[in-house]
Amino acid sequence: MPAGKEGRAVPSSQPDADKGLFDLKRFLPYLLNRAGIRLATAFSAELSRFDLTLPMWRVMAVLWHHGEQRVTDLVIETTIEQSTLSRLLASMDGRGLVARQRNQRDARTVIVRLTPAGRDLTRQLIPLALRNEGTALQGFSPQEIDALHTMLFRIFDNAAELLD
Amino acid sequence: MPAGKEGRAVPSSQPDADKGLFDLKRFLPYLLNRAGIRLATAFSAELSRFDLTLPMWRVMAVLWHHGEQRVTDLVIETTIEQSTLSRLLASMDGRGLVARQRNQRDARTVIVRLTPAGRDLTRQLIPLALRNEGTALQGFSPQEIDALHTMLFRIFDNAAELLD
DNA sequence: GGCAGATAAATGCATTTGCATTCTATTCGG
DNA sequence: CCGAATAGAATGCAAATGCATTTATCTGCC
Repeated sequence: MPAGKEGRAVPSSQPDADKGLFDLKRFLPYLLNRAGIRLATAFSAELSRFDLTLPMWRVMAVLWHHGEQRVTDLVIETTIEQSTLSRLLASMDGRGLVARQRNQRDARTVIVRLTPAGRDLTRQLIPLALRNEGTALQGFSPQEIDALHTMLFRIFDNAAELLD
Repeated sequence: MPAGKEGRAVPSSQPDADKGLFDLKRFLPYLLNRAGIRLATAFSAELSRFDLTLPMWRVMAVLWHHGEQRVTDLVIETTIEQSTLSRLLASMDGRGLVARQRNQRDARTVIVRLTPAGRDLTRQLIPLALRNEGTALQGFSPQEIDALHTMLFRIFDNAAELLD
């Protein structure tokens, strides 16, 4: 390779025509992913001061909101894979954040709920979570926020048909 | 499930007052995350037929769009952690999808680019990616899509200040 | 020039993840 | 009712991940 070519910003091998097929800056999965990861990373850092991980917080937030749930319900609500969640719940149980209990009515299922300690911790975390969200939404009008919520719901619903 | 926990009577759940503090259904990080994960999961399934993972596709998409990049630039563009990306690039290099080359101007850095084979594969994948996006955005007007893009950019920018 | 400090990428290692499978319990068809 | 099929959760295991550190290079200052 000739000297002086290395490190140039744009390679000659990429015709402009190619690029036109696909504009990353207008590609929804990309925009969604990077916004989501950035928010997640920032909040993870805050959670680490409580010795918590983001998936733990997600479980706690869902249990706070919905009350006790079966593991399968939590899989759906948290978007965490089933085996991952099973182990996460075992560790959260070990730390006294949640309690697991076989369901009397259907002993295949396990009911998960926040312990009082878990609830207290969640109560502490909620203001931090809302502050994070507030920063992310700086400069948004209430109408914009509503519209955004609605669109994210629609995307979630639309994307359901992409699964199997 | 550890033995001895079944049937324990745990007083149930959630005073209504608690719930009011925090409405998950209007919590941006939650809505963002679940929409993103669902789209990602769906596209991962398509990619598996090409023996590719989603992070590989992200790298390919960024290189397609931006042309050759340093590893550090790819970290930023793909939101993939540096050590993870370093290993991912090694594996993509081994499979002939990308080429890595020490930068002549600054030998600390490594320039990454799509190989011709990587470019061909990317060209094949783009229509699939756009079809996925199209499904997710079914029923959206062009104005809504524009507004969504803009808001996701703003969130990404706003969230930057959360990362000290 | 030479060294202290900074920057880029790679690597060691423990943890997390996810697919495939297993184990237990329930439901359904005869 | 009984056995096969199904459903829910846990687990084995290999792969992916991320933090902390290392290795290599560069930059600025004297």
